Amino acid sequence: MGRKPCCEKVGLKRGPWTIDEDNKLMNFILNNGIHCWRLVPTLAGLMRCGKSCRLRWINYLRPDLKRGAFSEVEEDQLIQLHARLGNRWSRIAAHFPGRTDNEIKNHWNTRIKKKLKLLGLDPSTHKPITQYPKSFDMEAEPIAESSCSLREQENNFNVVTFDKQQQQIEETLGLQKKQDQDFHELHSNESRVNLSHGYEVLWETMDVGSELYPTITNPSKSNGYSLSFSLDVSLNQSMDEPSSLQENSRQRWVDNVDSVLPWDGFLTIEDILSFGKLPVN
DNA sequence: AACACCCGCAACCGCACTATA
DNA sequence: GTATAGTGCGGTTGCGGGTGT
Repeated sequence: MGRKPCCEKVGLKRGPWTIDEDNKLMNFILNNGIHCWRLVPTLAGLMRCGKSCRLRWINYLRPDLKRGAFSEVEEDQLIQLHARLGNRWSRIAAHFPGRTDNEIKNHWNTRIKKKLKLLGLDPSTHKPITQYPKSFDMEAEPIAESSCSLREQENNFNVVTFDKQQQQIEETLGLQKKQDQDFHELHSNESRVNLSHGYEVLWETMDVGSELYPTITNPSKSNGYSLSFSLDVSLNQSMDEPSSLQENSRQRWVDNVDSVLPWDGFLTIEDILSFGKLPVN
């Protein structure tokens, strides 16, 4: 007997989520918490399957999500973790508060893989590639024909590709700046921030302080906006603070949310926050 | 301007794993 | 021990924007 599908797919909506659907899902979860994903679409009035709702919440709507480009430190950490753990994205994501496994997987497949190849490393084994990658400019320097040792050849190869990589990084940074500018233009568009209104109202009812605030971040292609909370910012930026202070900020936020939202019988906000593996000392 | 191609990312799919009856 | 439900996970797909011709 085979496994049954997670839901009846007949009549269910697929594809990109609309702002209205996001609102419904977010309002439902904020008011009721997460108990059973299969029931969520029915109770929230969505024509989606539970799996789809779960994915949307985890990868996009979750309050503690961190958006934006990966920093160099994060990329280095990602490469090291991948060398240790392989394609176990959820395990890797556990080391990046606010990042989802999907986001990390996509970043790996679209950026890091290329970066490693440019450095002459095999993305799956993390070991030096002994042959030139196809993308390598064979007319640049005839290193392979030289009489130097393999190690020297690898070093020479890396110097050449490092320059290329530096160039790429500079180009990327320029592009990033442009994207940020575009985003700030988008931010001024009222229609894009409807979804944030609910959170803002929620925030206004709480004395959360300046270290925690909702932000609109890089727009997604599917529906043109993205909502994110900078909860992680307060925790990450206050690394110099004593851990008790960090925990104090976090606990205040948790207490405030718990006092406003009815979590009875469902996951508490503590549980939801733990999706992001926030540091608790 | 129009078209083709490339790339990044959100979303989907199907299998695996765990809990429970 | 077995069947089933619920959820997690990793691979893959396809849309849409950007870029090149």
